[in-house]
Amino acid sequence: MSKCDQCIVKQFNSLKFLNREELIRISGCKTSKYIKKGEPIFEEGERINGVYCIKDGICKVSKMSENGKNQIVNLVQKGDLIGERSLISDEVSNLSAYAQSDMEICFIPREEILKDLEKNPAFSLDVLKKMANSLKNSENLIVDMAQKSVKQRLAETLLNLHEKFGKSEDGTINIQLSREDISNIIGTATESAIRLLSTLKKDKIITFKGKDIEILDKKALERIAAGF
Amino acid sequence: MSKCDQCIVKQFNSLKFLNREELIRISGCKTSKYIKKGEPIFEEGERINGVYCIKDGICKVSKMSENGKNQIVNLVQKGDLIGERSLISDEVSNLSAYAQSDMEICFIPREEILKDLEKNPAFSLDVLKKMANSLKNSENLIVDMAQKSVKQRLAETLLNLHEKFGKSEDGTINIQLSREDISNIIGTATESAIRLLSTLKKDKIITFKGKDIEILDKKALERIAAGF
DNA sequence: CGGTATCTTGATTGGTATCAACTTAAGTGG
DNA sequence: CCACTTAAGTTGATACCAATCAAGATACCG
Repeated sequence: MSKCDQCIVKQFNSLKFLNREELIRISGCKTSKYIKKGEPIFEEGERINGVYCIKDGICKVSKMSENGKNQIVNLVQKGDLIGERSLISDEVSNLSAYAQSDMEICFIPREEILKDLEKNPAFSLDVLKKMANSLKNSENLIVDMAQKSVKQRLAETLLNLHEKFGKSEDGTINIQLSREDISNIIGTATESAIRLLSTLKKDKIITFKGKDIEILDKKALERIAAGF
Repeated sequence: MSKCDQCIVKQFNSLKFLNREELIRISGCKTSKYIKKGEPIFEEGERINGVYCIKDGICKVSKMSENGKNQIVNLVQKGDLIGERSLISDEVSNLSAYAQSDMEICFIPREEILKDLEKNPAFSLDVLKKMANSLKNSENLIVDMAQKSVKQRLAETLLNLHEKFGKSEDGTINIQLSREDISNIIGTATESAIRLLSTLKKDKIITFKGKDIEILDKKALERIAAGF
């Protein structure tokens, strides 16, 4: 089993503020898991009892609305931690996490993280900073959801995905999402998202390669996202 | 000037985790302010350089969307802290705060709070918990905004306001909000909110006393909020 | 008492959801 | 490898919800 203190992935999250000794302790009690595409890491209402550090792959973090529709609130990737929120509030998870690609993750039990939160101020301050940043993003998303049209949100989502996941050699956005996934991000019916995607394609603002999407005219998308 | 260590208000927020010595230090550098209804405490893009502790009154925390519409993301009252997020991320504020009633607030400068965040783990852990809770609320709000109809959101908002601010002697919800404010909470046009309120009144689910709203049939509101 | 902000209702338009039919792609097992 | 099954994607038609525009009513304030 690999050692946390040698793990490159931790450079991208708060764990980098732990010292060598703390990392070795965590190494001793962490467990590694491989999750297949589509499978859950955890689900709403589940008690997580720790945090997951994503070593490889992408996962979608979502929540079921009372209407029975799924809303994706975040997409997380290599280096990110998930499950911190529930751990800190000591509550069951209010969110679900499903593997969007095959994944490799490490599970670190609750007590170990709490120990470090209490004793290592640099670590807990960084966790706090990350949380503050998540909060800012969420607040922005609330405003977008409440005030922007589906078309604006789609344009913005495409830009965000491009920003976050980059593009692969063929120029397409480097994440595999179904039309339904995209709808669940922008919070709309699948058919609506499909229809808007096809008009964007007609206007040569985007194009499809297989099911992947390539952005042809970024400026145009930005204009649409801002409301023409 | 009043002393923080004797202030009752701090019982409701993270400041209660500071010890007597820390509170006396903060007392020495805090400043008290009175804000009139409608006036800003701070605005989007402003550098806040500290946190505000609300001693009395209610304030609305809002954000302007690119469409030029205002979205209220939170209503905070006596005992709450505002401005923590920007302080922790060391960024200008992404939100504005306007007094919804006459207010009395205390301003505590950035450096003092940071000192305590670094040295008092109980304090910083509680700040972290509060932030985690805000994040959960925001995530829930995203889902509601994305998936629920305006009618559902209105019903839910009325229930939330009733829950949070209670009712005054005449039975009405104990917060003064204009129709426009309500619209800015649920993210809709003012006329739409007005229309829906009037149908709720016709159905004897709510009633108006002046501009204040009284909930007559809570169960019915809950059914509407859940989608009939 | 006029003037202004807020509230209310009506008519119209447009954006999205929904329902239904069909096409294409992706397995799966004989 | 083909026939079958199922999932995913696409397009059209329709209905409904909510935004917008317009006009009037009511409350508020100097």
